[in-house]
Amino acid sequence: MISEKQRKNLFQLYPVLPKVDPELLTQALSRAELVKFRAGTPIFEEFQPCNAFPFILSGNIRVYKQSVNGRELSLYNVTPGGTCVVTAGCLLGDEPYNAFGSIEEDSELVMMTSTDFENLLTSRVFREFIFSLFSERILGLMQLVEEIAFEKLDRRLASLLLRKGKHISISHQELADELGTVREMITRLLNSFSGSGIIALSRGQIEILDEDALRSILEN
Amino acid sequence: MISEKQRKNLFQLYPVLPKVDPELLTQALSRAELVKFRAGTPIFEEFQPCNAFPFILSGNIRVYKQSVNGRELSLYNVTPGGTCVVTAGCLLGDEPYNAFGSIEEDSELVMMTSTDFENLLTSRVFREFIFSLFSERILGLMQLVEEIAFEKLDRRLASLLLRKGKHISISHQELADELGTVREMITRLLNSFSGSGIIALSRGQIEILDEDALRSILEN
DNA sequence: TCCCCTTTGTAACCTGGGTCACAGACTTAT
DNA sequence: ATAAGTCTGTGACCCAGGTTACAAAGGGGA
Repeated sequence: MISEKQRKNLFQLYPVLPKVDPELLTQALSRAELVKFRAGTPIFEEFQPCNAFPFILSGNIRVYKQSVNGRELSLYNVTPGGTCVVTAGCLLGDEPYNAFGSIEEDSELVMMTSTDFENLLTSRVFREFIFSLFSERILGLMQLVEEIAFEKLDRRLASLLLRKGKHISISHQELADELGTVREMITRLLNSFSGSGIIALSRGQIEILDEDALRSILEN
Repeated sequence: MISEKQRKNLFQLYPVLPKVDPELLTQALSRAELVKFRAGTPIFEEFQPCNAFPFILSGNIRVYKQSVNGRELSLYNVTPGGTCVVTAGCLLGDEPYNAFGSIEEDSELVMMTSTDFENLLTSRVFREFIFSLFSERILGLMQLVEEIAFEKLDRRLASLLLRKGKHISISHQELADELGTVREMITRLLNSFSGSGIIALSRGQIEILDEDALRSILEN
């Protein structure tokens, strides 16, 4: 059961929810629970069966793959208002997870039981909402495949930095884990960028000095 | 308008169709057209808007990405009974294609207009059908990302050969295009496999002699 | 049969990026 | 202030896989 305040918050972030059949909704929410997680907490693993569906009130879930030698590669992030498409896919296909998920920033999730989630799907608006997220995710994953297969690391890194804004708090290892590479490569590339005056580096911090130069790396 | 025979064929391959609201269905099918394509025909391109949705009666559509230097990489194939998830994603998200599609084997498609497709989605069973295909595709793409990022080419090739059966009619270039690599790499790897007696090669043909050995490459 | 086109074989070479093995520099807890 | 842990910097090395540039088969049509 969640509080009235949390419910309001939820409705604001997921405006589709108040539009579903009120009976279904009341049922589903009555069994839902608010759970808080601290950054770094793993929340699901490959091959593990899914049994709950999260709505994100705050924070951020990172969904990623892991290689045998410990490298990681982000598939996508789930932010407030979004949903974890792997979870939905697993629930609908009744398959175990095929990726890892962990909390990136301290997060508050409303966990809904899988049966309640499936019940919600009988509502038209809710289904459409999930559909649009699926479409988005499929296009995103196709894009990711292309980047990994065809783009060189410097361009991928440049594009990642641009997406993260001018003021970035992150370690080299975390950048590596996002791109599926190793820390040393990131250090090297960042130093080469900083050598050309494109960025300024300090421990755990990256400052973008010349956004245009960074963008021009993308065009080769 | 499609013939009665085609309609029967369609219903057999897509048993969900006769279950949708008959009014919607009749409307949609009355405007649908059967189109035949010969192998090799391109049917959509990156950045092109979507305007029709295909059901596959026979044949096979290959959906792939292309790199600037002409390399290709298959994302997935659409077979009879399946649907082109990019197309659905593009229609629903109202975005242009972000991949290429071409006919791999001579095919017969029933093309439905995009508005009719969207109307069909108001039907519960049809939406669920599309949902399950979406889920499947998302999981498949996530798997693909992992393979490209973390697996070496010999394993990826071995796994591809195993998926294609004992008797394969295909050129080295086509295998390369499926895996996102170049012809020479495939030739090299195939020759090394054939050197160990795992496969037998002839022009346009690959015969798997030792399936177990091939499988053991997957485990390293 | 001859010609042309497609497919395959191969060798030399290059390069991006991963691996290893450190050494410093910063931070934070004690 | 010291110690311990976390980040960052770096150089040497290695290797998978892409590039280039041919040669030579095989096969099909005229």
